[in-house]
Order: sequence, then structure tokens, then C-alpha cells
Amino acid sequence: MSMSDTFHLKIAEFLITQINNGTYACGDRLPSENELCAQFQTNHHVVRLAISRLINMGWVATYQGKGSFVKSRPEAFPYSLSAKTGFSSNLKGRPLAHRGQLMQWEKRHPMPHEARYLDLEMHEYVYDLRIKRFINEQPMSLSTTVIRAHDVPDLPDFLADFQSLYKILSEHYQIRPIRTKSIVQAIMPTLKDTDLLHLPENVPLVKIESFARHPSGHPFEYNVSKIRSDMCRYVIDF
Amino acid sequence: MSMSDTFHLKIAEFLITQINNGTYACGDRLPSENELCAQFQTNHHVVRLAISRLINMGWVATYQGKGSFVKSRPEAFPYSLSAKTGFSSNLKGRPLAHRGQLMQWEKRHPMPHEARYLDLEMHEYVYDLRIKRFINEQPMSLSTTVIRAHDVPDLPDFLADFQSLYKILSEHYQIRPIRTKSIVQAIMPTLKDTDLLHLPENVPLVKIESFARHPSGHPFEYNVSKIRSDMCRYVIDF
DNA sequence: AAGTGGTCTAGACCACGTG
DNA sequence: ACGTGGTCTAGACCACTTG
Repeated sequence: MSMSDTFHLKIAEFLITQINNGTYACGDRLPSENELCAQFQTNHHVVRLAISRLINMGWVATYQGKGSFVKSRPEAFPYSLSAKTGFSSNLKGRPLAHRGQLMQWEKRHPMPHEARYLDLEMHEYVYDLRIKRFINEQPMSLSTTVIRAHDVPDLPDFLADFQSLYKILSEHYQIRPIRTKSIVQAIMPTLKDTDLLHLPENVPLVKIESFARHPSGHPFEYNVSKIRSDMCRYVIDF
Repeated sequence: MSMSDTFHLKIAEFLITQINNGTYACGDRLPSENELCAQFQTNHHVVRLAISRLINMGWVATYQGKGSFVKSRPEAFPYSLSAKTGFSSNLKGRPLAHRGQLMQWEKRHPMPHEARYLDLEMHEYVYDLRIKRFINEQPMSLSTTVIRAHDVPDLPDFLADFQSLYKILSEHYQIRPIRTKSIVQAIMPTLKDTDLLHLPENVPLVKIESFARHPSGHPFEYNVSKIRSDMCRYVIDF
């Protein structure tokens, strides 16, 4: 190994080692920035660089006025996905309060890439649903679902008491979409994501683009989800 | 929207907007830090905070002595995965130079979590293979594969001219493992990851833990891969 | 030599919570 | 009031490339 030449990275590595050692356990407070400055004979700025690495790597969270605390890794909630299921249906029977909230929706023309996948002309219509999902009332993911409008006539009638899109599709349209593929990426949150998910730190998110087809065969749904993977396990079943 | 109160984030947002505008196209150089300092009437440090956000979000890459350049997003290479395939087999027939390199291997006792999944006692043995994968000679992923030793007797004999684990399994043992589930996370690279993948920046990685069983039914393989998702598309087929 | 990004020092001031 | 983290200023010095 040939790295870790800068001071702030050495400090970060040292602290990570101590956390792994057990010198600091989950929930413990790290020494204050001033104490670390004294300990390493350096200044605010360098110490903060080290700590921001710990934050980015998910080891600690900081709270203004309080300190930096070793994150408890809550043996992440499973958040399952497979060819035949949406999000909500997977957590049934688990002792986790799962909730999907419809933030907004609109009927609109498809974007070019949506039209391409959904096999639509640009003048046709799609429904665009923005859903925020919570586990134990903690915001966990943001998703955008785009479906062909003529597959779900009168959809707005069923959005009033929204619980789950797959529930609506199943109960009112007898449609159970079939996921064909997903594309996975790791991304940093935009400011809007940070805001909506109440991300206190600089956590990378899992972005999953999913494509699903109608049981009768034609393309049906295009979905983009951004998920906090530090707080939940995103499980894919084959 | 209610965010973006700090100066460096405003600068970052401004630059991102300009990139989206087309003011700066892929490959273009951004104004130098000094120029940005002048433009925004601020100093080195704040400008660098803004730029590090652009780096983290994957918009730009910086080169010492040269400048900051808008990243060309190379319409990422597809890197496919499904129940029945490993990595290598998916890229056949594509005009991409894909290569897997066996970095090291060892025969050892399983770790507790490995023993649990692989249904082994702690005194039994596993093979541990560390593989680095390249696309067009650019390092793309690091993976650790752990398999039960008694399923693959004399495995070391076949490691000399390593090309693909699934090829060895198929040709010498007539085994085609079946992936049962994967767990996806977004993580920041460790220093070692940064080093091995030659990551010039602070890019989040996709971490995928996969579990596969032997065709006869018993657990067979446990794999952890860390993948650059800024340079490739990780596609999951259902 | 001059310009670029990269690291570090030193200090001011603010926002937040009570060690 | 004091200590905590958060932001910003100002400047030094280094490493790298040739704008």
C-alpha cells in the first residue's frame, strides 16, 4: 500500500482505526475538534478535513454544538426488490413501519428517453408520480415513476389515499408489472435530495433505474429511485 | 426548495448550472481557481470547497498544474449481472476489452459470516480470490470471492493463466453457480480502493454482496464487489 | 518563470446546545 | 458564558505543467 501521504488522511485513518479497535464504540463522542487540534498539533481546518472524511465514509455524524459521534450502524433494514415486486410489498410481515408518501403527480408528455423505452409517441401521455418512502418515519428513498397513461385510465381517482402504487395497479387494474432490468449507480445527493431526505451529512446514495413491462408484454413503467444505503439494505432477489 | 445557504454551495450550483447550460462542455476547462476567486470575490479555500463538490458529484476532474475539466460521461459501459452469469461472460460479443486479473488468492478458514452463509464449520476451508476487473485497460472493479474448498479440489492448478473464475468452474468442474440474491450499497472508497482503482477523485462506489448456490442446491459462493459506477453501468437482469 | 491545483497554518466570526 | 461544530478570510509553501 502506497497512500495516505497527507496529514488529514493520516488523522482520518488513525480515527477509523480507533473506531475499529473499539476505542470509540457506536454512539460515543469523538474528541472535540479543539482536542484533536491539540492532539495532532495542527489546526481546525486539517482536523475538519479528517472528520469530513469520516463523515463521507459513514463512520461518524456531527451535530453542531454537540460533537462528532460514531454512527450506530443499525443493521440496515432490508429493502427488497425482485422481478415481481415493488417496494412496499416486500416489507409486509416485518416489524418495520414502512410508508410511501405521494409527494406530487402530474399527467404530461413523456421525455424523449421515456418515450423511447415506453414505446410512446411524444404527443401521448404518461403519469409521473413522485414518491418518498419512509422506514420508521425516517425518509429512506425518493422515486419517480413514469407509466403510460392509457394503461391506467382514471388513475387520479385512486391517488387520494395513496399507500402503494402496486396496490392501486393490482386492485383497480389487475396489473402486476414485471421488472425486466435495473441499472445501479452510486451517486452523491443533489442539494434537493439532501433536503428531501433530511440527510445530515454527505452520504452517497444508490440510484436505481428500473424498467418493467405489462404482463401482456409491452413496456409499462420506468422508475428512478434514490436510496439511502447507509440506513437500509437494498436486497435484490433473483 | 430551501437550501444552498452557504457560499461555496452557491458557487458549486452556479458552475453546475453552467455545465448543464452548455457554457462548459465535456472536456472544457473551467476557469482557474484564481479566476473563480476573482469572479466570486472570495478566496482559494471557498472556491476549492465548491470544486470538491463538483468532483464528488462527478461533474469535473482536476489535474494539478493543468486545471479542472468537465468530465466526459462516456455513456458508461454496460456491466451486466443476472442469476446465471458472472461478470466476464456478459461482455462477450461486445467491442469492449474486458479483462479480469487475479491479484492474489489464498486457502484459508472461513470468517464467521462466511461460514454462516456457506454452511461450513470454522475448521473447514475456503478459497479466497481477489480479482480486479478492467474495461479498456481501465480498472473498474475489485472483488473478493469466497468459495468452499471441497467443491473445487485442486483449484490452484487452474489459476496460473487466470481469465475468469466462471470459466474455470465451468470447464474444470462443470459447475455453473446460480446467484440467489445481492445486496447493494453506495460507499466511499477506502484509501486502498482509491489506490487500486486509480481513482483520481472522490468517487462513490457501488458495493454489491452476492450469494450464489451450487446447482445441486447448497451454498457455494460469497462475493463482494466494489464497482466504479461513474465509468460503467451495472445492469441487473431479472 | 509563471500559472495551475494541493496542503497546511492562523485566525475571525457565526450558530447551536449545555460536555 | 462557554464549548461545540460550521463558514469564511488571508496567506504561505509545495508539486506539477506549460493555458
